[in-house]
Amino acid sequence: MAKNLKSTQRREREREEMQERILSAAMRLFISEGYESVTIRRIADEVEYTPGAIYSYFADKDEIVFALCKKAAELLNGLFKPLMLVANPFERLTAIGRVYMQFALEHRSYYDLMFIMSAPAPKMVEEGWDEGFQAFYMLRETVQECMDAGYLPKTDANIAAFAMWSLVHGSVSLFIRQRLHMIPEEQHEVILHGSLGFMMQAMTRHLTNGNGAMNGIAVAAHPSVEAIRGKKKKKS
Amino acid sequence: MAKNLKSTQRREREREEMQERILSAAMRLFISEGYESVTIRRIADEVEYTPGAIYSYFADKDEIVFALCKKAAELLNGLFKPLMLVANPFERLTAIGRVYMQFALEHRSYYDLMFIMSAPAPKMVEEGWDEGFQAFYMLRETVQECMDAGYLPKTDANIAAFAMWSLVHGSVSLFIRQRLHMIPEEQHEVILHGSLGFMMQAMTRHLTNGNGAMNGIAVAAHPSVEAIRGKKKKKS
DNA sequence: TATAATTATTAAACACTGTTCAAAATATGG
DNA sequence: CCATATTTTGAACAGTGTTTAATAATTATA
Repeated sequence: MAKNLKSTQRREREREEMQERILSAAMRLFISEGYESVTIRRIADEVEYTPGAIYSYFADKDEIVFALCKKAAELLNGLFKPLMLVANPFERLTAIGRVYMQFALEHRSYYDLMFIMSAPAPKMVEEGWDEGFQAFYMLRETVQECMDAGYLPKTDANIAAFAMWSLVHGSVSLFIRQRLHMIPEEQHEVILHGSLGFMMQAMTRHLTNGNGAMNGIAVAAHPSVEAIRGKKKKKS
Repeated sequence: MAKNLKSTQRREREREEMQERILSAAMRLFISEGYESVTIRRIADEVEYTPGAIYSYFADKDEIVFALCKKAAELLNGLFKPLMLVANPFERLTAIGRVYMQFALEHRSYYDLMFIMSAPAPKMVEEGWDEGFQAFYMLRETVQECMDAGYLPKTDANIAAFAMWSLVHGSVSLFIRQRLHMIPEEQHEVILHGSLGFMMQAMTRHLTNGNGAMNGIAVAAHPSVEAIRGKKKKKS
């Protein structure tokens, strides 16, 4: 009954490798042919298995979709992490907004998966999913710092952060789901960035001098990310 | 060849009646059992026809879904129309925000259909869909009036209106698609309304006196809709 | 190494989808 | 009544996710 330890370890490792192969295949299909091509049978073809075999590695399709979701979240978090090194909280805030929107527009399918599609939602609720909201925590932290430093009026940072997230999410998801017919197509990108700029300006108008400049930082513009926190903190 | 005119008219009328019956059945299923229950076969059962017969009234399922979408839009537009009678543009603006959010939360499936689901999008693009965006036009018009009257700082009304729409759409769609796990459930409604209030306050801070009051109107609060435009315009 | 016990994989089915199409039923016009 | 349109059916097609008994492969034991 005690079984060979080495072989069980190896078998477990092989199981995980197989899970990885399945996920890679799913991801490959997702990237190259879109979500509707991510079917159990297509995945099975890709890994040269039978459809039924997939189910000894994943309970159901939603589990696979959720796993793809996690991979997408890793990508986004990877883009956000370096932003946290920006010393000035307001600069960081504008960078966060810019990077988030850029991510959504460059990886529309990922964004759809993470924040719009209904398929992975149940799994997100069942098992928690903190990784998926690291970005929000970074945003909230930055908003709080902006308030502390006087860049933003002092209110509930949670609500302010959520409002900002909502605005960017709202605009990009209306775009992704093709609900912008009342606006000429060539203006789409302009208006997406414009709406974020509008909010940044609205939030900071109490501090600006009318030229859209404050404390030497161009409000709602694209500041160069130069001031770095951490090791170089004392240098600057 | 000249055919009986009366009977062709009647036949056409009967066709439309049948289309209505199909849509009603689809709507009934949609309301009571959700979108996933709106299948051709279930609809056919409901109207006591064969699945194939549906296709002599609608080209494909998306055409039915889009038709449901239009019905939902009529409901929303019906809620918005009376708001346009509110004389004060800023009162009207806050009312629009409140009513829009209330609609989204009370009729989540309708909202999903109109602004989140991908199914009806292709048809929306093919044939135009002005009715679906009347609400936006009303919003934009109101924002413009607010700017003209000095309630809002003068900028591009199109962008400002889109920013406001994005914020509300973003928050309610994150809620509808269950992407708010990082916020305790009992705070959801509070934070949804809070984010809208935050933006209204941000947009009007340049005019307020710190008490959140301006020109006798409580900013970002829920003003009573009393001042009515139109016939009663000269009365007030 | 041969045999027993696990585990992995397959093949086939099930219950669904949306959709098409020839044939049958029905209604209309002469 | 008969020929012509039109409507409706029934059956099929090509998919979907998922389950399950049987088979193949692997591992553990004697």
